[in-house]
Amino acid sequence: MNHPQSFKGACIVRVALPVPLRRLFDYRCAGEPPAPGARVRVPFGSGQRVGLAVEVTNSTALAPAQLKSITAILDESSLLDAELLATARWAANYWQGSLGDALFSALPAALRDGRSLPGRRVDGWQISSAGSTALNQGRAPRGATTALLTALAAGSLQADTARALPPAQRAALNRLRNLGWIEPLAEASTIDLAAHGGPPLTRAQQSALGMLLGQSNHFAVTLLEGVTGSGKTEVYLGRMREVLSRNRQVLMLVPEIGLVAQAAQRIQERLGVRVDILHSGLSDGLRLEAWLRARDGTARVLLGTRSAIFTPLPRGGLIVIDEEHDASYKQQDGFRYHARDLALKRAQAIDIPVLLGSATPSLESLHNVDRGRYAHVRLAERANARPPPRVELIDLRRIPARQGLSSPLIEALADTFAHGEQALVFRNRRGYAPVLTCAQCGWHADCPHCQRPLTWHRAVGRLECHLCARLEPAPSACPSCGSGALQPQGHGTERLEEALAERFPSVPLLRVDRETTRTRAAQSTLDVRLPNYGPALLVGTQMLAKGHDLPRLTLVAITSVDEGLYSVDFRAPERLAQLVVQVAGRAGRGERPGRVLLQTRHPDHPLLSRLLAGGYGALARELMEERRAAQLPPFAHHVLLRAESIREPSLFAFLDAARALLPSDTRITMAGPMPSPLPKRGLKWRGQLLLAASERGALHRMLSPWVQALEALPQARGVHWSVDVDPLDVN
DNA sequence: AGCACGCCGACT
DNA sequence: GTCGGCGTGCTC
Repeated sequence: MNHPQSFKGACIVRVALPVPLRRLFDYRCAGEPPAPGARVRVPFGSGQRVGLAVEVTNSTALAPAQLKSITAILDESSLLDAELLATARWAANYWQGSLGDALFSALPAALRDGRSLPGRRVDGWQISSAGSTALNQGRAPRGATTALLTALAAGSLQADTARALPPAQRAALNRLRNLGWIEPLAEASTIDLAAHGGPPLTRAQQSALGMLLGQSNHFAVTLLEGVTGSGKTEVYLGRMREVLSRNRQVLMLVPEIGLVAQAAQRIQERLGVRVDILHSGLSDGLRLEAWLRARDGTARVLLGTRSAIFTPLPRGGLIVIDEEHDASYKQQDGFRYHARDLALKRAQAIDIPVLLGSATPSLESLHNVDRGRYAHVRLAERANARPPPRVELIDLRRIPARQGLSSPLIEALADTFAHGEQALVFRNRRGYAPVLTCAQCGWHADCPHCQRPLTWHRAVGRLECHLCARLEPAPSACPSCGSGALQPQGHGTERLEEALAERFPSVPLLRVDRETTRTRAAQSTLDVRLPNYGPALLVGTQMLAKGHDLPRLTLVAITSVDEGLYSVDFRAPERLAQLVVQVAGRAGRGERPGRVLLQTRHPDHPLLSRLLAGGYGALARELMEERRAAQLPPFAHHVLLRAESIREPSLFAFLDAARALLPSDTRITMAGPMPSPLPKRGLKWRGQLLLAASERGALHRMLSPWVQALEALPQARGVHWSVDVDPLDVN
């Protein structure tokens, strides 16, 4: 029993801490060492922190005097299973984050501060498949254990019965639990997988579902490309029903919190199964509950946003990523992981299928289809057999707009309301006006730090910088010449709301943007009241583009698409096309056909003409060829080093030093150091260095050593920097 | 990321 | 005379 290497006092525990430092911290451990994956409390800096034990060894590079001892071991066994531990390690390495950040992303907030793991109240016990196998093969030990296992094979054991068992049998139950031969009782009583209403599947849906059900249950990726309104959700539900019937768990991600409730309700109603929800808007207690239910296999369907990709799936059967193209799956600060890409890795590790759904798939996913890595299943028609919404351009060069609204647009709105229908006016700019100028002297309100125009928020009487969030009172007269001739230029949602309310005083109007949705009221009005309401007008930003199902909405107007047409970002055309198609897809989801109006000063722009002529699919093909020709993602892989500093020279000294540290490798090309597209934000100057390679391996092999070296760079003091692997934007 | 230490402005 | 501003340096 006594292994010579396990004598007391010799062990060193390597601990991952939730700090953005890409290294582990070694601690001495006097007694029994913690299990890898267990939490430990350790002295760190001036205080105590909770970390995760990663490894127990007997050597360290540190001098004995530098070592401190673990204060306490907080868990008897690992909080995370082997799959999640390995996945977190992979993720930290791939996205160049700290292992501590990655591992702590996989823990619910309630467990990050050292509170004890609550014992899960289990309804009862049932035999597991491993237990059945053991029993059939006669591998179970003689005596009470086998007797109990045999009894469990015949029928499950309720928790209150288990508690009343004599001690010998309770010990047998514990042995069986530790062997994994029994598992918590699935909530079979609450599951009713028979179809619950719902529309009959269209032929396209049937055939898509048939293809999915025909796949093996092993790792495979399928891109489900369905035009908006084609009923992708029905296909998800059909696929999920089959997985649930095999007593496996489903994890489904949606891009944002606002879409969770609708999805949960639909799954619950249609599959008759409880849906456990995980997102950052929930209380720590509720998230912990869902996480625990996922971890012990009780939860059947897990639904959440980006962070839910770290949910344990001991009985995982399927991962669904809805709206897979959506940029919110990429974390934009701190640990910059991509939930869709991590989903693929997890599914591979668990060996289960992944379903990626979108009306406007990312070029990355389409490229994987082209390379034969993903299966491609299409839903080309709307489920209600209605024609797709008619898209028309309004040429603002010929047809003048008043208050940002052309007369054909106003007429279309009036016509919509006259039919008792609803309309959506989309504008991707909040506030009253994006620019405020003086008609006398030409002065314009700029952010003194960012050197960009301030947005006028008229109702609150303030100027706001949308880059650095700086606020200042709006002047009533020109600060330069004193004249009262200040004029707003351009139109934000606030100004459109004003103009539309004036033009249509009797139509209920709801503005939806970050300002108005600070209260939850607007969101719930949108999802709960509006669907069954009469004529109504929605005015808003991006927030309106996603998901909402408003059957009485028949007109969508985008007041200008022009900003997206001439952006320096190579992904801007893809994003603009996705946005237009998604917003347009809000129209005509009910009985009446939809209509979409786009105002533009560039009606002949090739992006618009291609999109109108061939739809998203055809445009995506052309964008793909442009990316191939220019050797841009998905035909190349990017890593972006971003840096900012109050002192501009320090910034470029750092970036130059970072560039000099790169090994010379002809397969890697570099752009920069250069100023960021927005070179100043607040008090800080921003710059970047872009690395590109056509072969991912070449780039990733040098990445870890390079980032390690950056951490030690003397030029890094006074500079904030971050590494973004597969960046989604170059700002 | 925290958090302490460390030197320069407006308060009892 | 102090309270406190955030610059920079470190965390096993």
